[in-house]
Amino acid sequence: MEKLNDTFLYTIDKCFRSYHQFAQKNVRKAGFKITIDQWLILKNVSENPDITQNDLSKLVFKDKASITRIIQLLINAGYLIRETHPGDKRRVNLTLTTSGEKITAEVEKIAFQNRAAALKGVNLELMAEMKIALQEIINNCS
Amino acid sequence: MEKLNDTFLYTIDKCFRSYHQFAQKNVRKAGFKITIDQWLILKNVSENPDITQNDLSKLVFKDKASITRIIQLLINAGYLIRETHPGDKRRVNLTLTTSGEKITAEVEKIAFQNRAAALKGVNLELMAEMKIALQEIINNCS
DNA sequence: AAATATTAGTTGATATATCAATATTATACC
DNA sequence: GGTATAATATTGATATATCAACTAATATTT
Repeated sequence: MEKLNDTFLYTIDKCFRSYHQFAQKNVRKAGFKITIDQWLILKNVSENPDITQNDLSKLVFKDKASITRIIQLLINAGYLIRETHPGDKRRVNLTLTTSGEKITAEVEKIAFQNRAAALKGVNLELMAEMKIALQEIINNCS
Repeated sequence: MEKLNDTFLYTIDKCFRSYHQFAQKNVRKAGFKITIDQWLILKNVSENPDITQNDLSKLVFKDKASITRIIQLLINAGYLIRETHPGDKRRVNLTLTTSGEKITAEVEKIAFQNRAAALKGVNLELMAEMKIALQEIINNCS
């Protein structure tokens, strides 16, 4: 029987965890008290100002319950404002505060460096092919 | 500025989550009340009977605190036995119970099907190249 | 318009992730 | 042999993941 840690999906798992830890460590080392997951939400809200929590959850591939909780922490930290949508009272309007915008931009720089460091030496063409293959796997799982 | 969900590492994240959810769903649908993470521990213990929790944590790339807690749940469920190692009282000896061995083997079949379904249509050579590239990323992050 | 279905978001329960601090035992050094 | 150091595992605190059940609001149907 094939050993578990020889499998391809095991390597993906490991790669993802490995990068996540690396990225989180660098953000912390730079003095920011924010998690990668929290930053990811801020970043996506700033990229898509009218987004709902539901769509946000699809975008980052997390459960909507997780989104609710991460957003609550971001509000507590003063990075995000939540208001009910005027046109649809079920929805919420999410807006970055000034300090939210500030930290988003600052951590963005670190995120950029993290990605560059993580992908150093990996062939660009291969990366493009890999993206397609990964997308195929995602489709297979949906 | 590059949109976040265009990045390669974002796709890896998504692929991993997507597969994990898919795999967990199939295990549950088959009637097993065990999580993928718990099964992963059982499987690795059965593959490496003398392993320590520390090495286990490196193998599955999780924190040793997580390992302690997952193992506690597996003991509660009657799948695993934990004893102190006779030669080194700091260490623990982990042994699968009969029902632990049974569920490990049964879920293994589903895991095998899951992997096959997830990787359907993905070129084998590309997969080999990808494994090398992913390993490179892992190294970059270490 | 009333009944029904759908959608957006929250909450409870449980599992996992991570860091930091701790207890216990083993090993290295002197 | 005793002391400092290292290794193994646990625990506390907090963040995240997921399902299921729920509330409230909107959309659809009849």
